[in-house]
Amino acid sequence: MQNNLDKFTQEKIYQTWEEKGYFKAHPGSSKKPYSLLMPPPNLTGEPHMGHAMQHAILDALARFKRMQGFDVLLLPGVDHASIQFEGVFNKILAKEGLSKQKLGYDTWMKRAWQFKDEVYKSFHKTWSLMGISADWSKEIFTLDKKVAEAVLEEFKIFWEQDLLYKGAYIVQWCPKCGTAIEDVEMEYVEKKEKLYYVKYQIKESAEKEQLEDITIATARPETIFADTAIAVYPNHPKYKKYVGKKAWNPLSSKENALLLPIIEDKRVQKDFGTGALKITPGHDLLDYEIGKDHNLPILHAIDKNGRMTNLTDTLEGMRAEEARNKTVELLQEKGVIEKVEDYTHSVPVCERCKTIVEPLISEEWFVKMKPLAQKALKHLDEINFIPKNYRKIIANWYKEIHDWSISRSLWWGHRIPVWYCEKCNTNHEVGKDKDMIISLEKPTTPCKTCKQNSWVQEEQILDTWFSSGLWPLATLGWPFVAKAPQGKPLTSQKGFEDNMGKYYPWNFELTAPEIKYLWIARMIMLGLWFKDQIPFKNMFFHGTLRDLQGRKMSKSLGNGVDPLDLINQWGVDPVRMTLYSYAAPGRDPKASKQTMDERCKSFRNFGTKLKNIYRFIIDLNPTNSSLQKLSKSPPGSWPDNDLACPEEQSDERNSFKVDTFKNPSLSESFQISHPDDKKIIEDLNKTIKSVTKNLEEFKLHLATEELYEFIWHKFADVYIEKSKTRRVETQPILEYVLTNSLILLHPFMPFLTEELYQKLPRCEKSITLAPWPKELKF
RNA sequence: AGUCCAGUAGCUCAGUGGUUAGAGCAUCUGGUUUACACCCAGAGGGUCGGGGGUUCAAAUCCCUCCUGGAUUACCA
Repeated sequence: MQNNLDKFTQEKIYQTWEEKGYFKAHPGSSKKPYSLLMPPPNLTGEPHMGHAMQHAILDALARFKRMQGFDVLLLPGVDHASIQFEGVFNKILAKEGLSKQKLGYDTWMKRAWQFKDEVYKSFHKTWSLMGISADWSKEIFTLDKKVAEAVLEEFKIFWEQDLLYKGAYIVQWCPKCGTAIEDVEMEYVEKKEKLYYVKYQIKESAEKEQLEDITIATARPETIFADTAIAVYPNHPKYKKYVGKKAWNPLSSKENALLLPIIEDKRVQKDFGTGALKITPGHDLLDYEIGKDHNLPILHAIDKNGRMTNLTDTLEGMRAEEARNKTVELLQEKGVIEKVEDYTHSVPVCERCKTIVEPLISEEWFVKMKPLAQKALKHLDEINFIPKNYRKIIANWYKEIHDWSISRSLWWGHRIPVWYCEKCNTNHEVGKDKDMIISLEKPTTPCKTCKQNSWVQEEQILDTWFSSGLWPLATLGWPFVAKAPQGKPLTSQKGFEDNMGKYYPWNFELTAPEIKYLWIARMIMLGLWFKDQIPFKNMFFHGTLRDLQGRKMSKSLGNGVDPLDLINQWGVDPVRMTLYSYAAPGRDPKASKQTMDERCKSFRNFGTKLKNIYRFIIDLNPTNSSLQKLSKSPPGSWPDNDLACPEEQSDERNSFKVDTFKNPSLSESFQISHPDDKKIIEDLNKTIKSVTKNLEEFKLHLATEELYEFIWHKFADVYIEKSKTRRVETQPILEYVLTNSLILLHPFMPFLTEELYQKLPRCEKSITLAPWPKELKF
C-alpha cells in the first residue's frame, strides 16, 4: 500500500506555487476577472468534511478559470462566529476551572485571541495541505479593523435611513447562552407534556346568581402569574357574552394581573383547547402581538436566567421547570383545574446548547427588514441558484421576513458602535435627539447637553451575521472604494486598492444549505442595499454529508470522518476526487469512513494508473521523439528562471502544442489517418468539450467521472494497448493525449498532475499556467 | 399542516425524453508477470418505490398513493 505522492513532494509543490505567486489575483491585469468568495469557516476548531468539500470545489473552479485565461480571485477568510466561538471556548475554559466571570473581560479577551491564533494555524495547515489556490495576501478575518469599519458604515447607514431601532421587545432568549437569539438559530424538539384546563372565574356573572367561569387550556401554567387578559375568537357562541367583562387571575395577587379583561381576537383558534386563550404578553410571541394591539400591560413571571420573579411570591428564584409543578399544586389547592390531558408538542430549543428557549421581553437592537427584502425579491432572478429550487426557498423567506434582532449579550464580536453620555443619557435611550454618538472609538467631542466627555459604550455586540452579511463587500474594501447609497460622501479614503469595480459582483459563491437564510439571504439583501447590485452571480448549494443512517455528521454522534485522516491515508488528490464524487448539487450524500475509504482507494488507484501511463509513454519512449527536441527544460527538474508573475506571459505560450500537431514541419510523424488515432483524438475532443461544459455548469461530479472513464478505459485500456503494435508511429499522439489529460485533470488532482507534467518533454513552468485544452481540428 | 428533495444493482450513488439503464466497492470466471496485481478481459446481479396517464418512445414529463429526509409555520 503506497500513495502516489509523498507528503514532502506535495509540500514542495505547494510551496513553489505560492512562492511564484500563481494564486495571486491581478486587479490591474487586462484579463477578464473571475472571482470566487470562500465561505469563511467558523472559528471553532478543526476543519471538518464540509469545509474540505467546499474548498475542494472552489479550488477546482479557480484552477479551471485560471487555465482558461481569467484573472482569478479566490479570496479566503475566517469568521469569528460569536455565539459558537464563545460556546466552544468557554467549554475549554471550564475544563481549567475558569469562566468568563472569573477571568473578567480583559483577560478573557486576551485568551480568546490566543485561542483564535491556534485555530487559525490549523485552518492554514489544512488549506495548504489540500492545495487550495487562494490569494492569501487578501485574507480577511471578520474582526479585522477593515471589517469593523465596514460594519460601522453599515450601522450608520441603517441609522440614517431610520431602519434601526432599539427597544424592549419580545425576543427568543436562551437562558444558558444568556443572550437573545434569532428564530433561525433555534430548533424544535418533540416533548410529551400536559395540557392543563384551568378555570378563571368571571368577576360579574350574568344575571344569574351562581358564579360562572371560563376555562382555558395551557401547557405553561407557571406563566399564569403574568397573564394580563383572556382572549376569545370573535363572536364565539359560548363566550360572546363575557366579552368586556373581567375574570379573576386564579394565582396572582398583584394588582395589574388580578383582573383580566376578556377580549376578542381572531388570532385565537376557536377549535383548539377550549377556544379561549390566556394572554401572557411577556412570555409568548403571539400573546405579545395580541397584547400590543389591545394595549395590555406586560408582566414577567420568569427572568433572563430562567428563574421565577417576585411576581410569584412563594416561587421566586425557582427554576421555571420546577415552578411548573408547584404552580399546578397551587391551582389544585384552589380547585380550579378542570382536567389534565397528555399533550405532545414541539418546544423550541437553542440550536447551540439545546436549552429551552424562553420568549421574553428584552432591550435589543433591530433592523427593519421589509424594504431590504422587497428589493432583494425584485433582483432575485439575477442570481443563478444551483440547484434552481433554492430561488423559491429564499424568495418565500423574504416574503415572510420579520425584523432582524442584531444585538447579542456576548463579548466576542463587534461591539455595537454606540456611545451614550453617562450624565445626560443614563437610561441609554436612543434617538436623533438623545445624547448619543455612533462611533467605533470613544468620541472626543463633548456631549452637547452637559459639555462633558463621559461617554460609555453600548455593552452588547452585534450578531455575527451582521458582519458576515457584508462579506462580499467588506472583502473588497467597501465602503472605502465604493460610494455609499444616496451619493453620500465617503467616511474616509484609506488607500484600499480598488478591487470592487473589478471583482464585484462575485462570479461564484457556495455554501451548505443550513445557512441559506442566516447568511446567503442576508448577503443578497445587504449587497443590493449598499451596492445596488447582487453580490454573486452563481450561488451553489452543496449537500450536507450524512452518515449511512442519514444523520448529520457531528462530533457528539461520533459519526464524522476527519478529512485529515483520509488525506494522511490516501493522499490529497484521491480525497479531492472523492469529495467531487459526492458534490452533486443539492443532494445529501450518505457516507462513512468505510465508503469514503473505498472511493479514495479507487481514485488512488486511478492516480497510479496515470503514473503508469506516464511511465509507458515518456520513460519507455522507444523513439527519440522529434518533440523532445523542443523541450524547454530537461525533464524532472523544476525550472529556475521563472517569470515573476504569470501576468507577463504572452498568449503564445500556449499555442505550440496544438500548432505542433497541425504543422507538419514541426512534427513530421504526426499524422492522424489511422482509425485508432482518429478515434482517440475524437474521444479526447469529446471529453474536452464535455468536461469544460460540466465545469461551466458546476457539475464537478460529472467532469471527474468522465475524465476517469476517458483516461483509464478509453486511453489506457484501449488505445495504449492497441498502440503497442505501432508504438513509434503513435508516440506523438500518446504524448498529445497524455498532456491534455493531465491538464484537464489538474483542477481536480493538482499535485499529481503537476508532478507528472513537470517531467513531460515540453511543458510550461507549471501546469497551473497551462492553457485549458481546445478540441483539435483535423 | 404547508413547501421542497429523494426512493435506480448487495452497498454508496450517477444518469432526468431517444441505442441493450451506468460507475465504484462487493461477488464469480479467465488472463497477463518488462506501463500498471493499486492490472486486463469477461460474467452474474435491476418489474429504475407502487399504480395510472401523456408520447412513436418514459428511470426521465403529468396525476395519485406509499416510504424516508430536509425545511417553514402553528402548537393555549
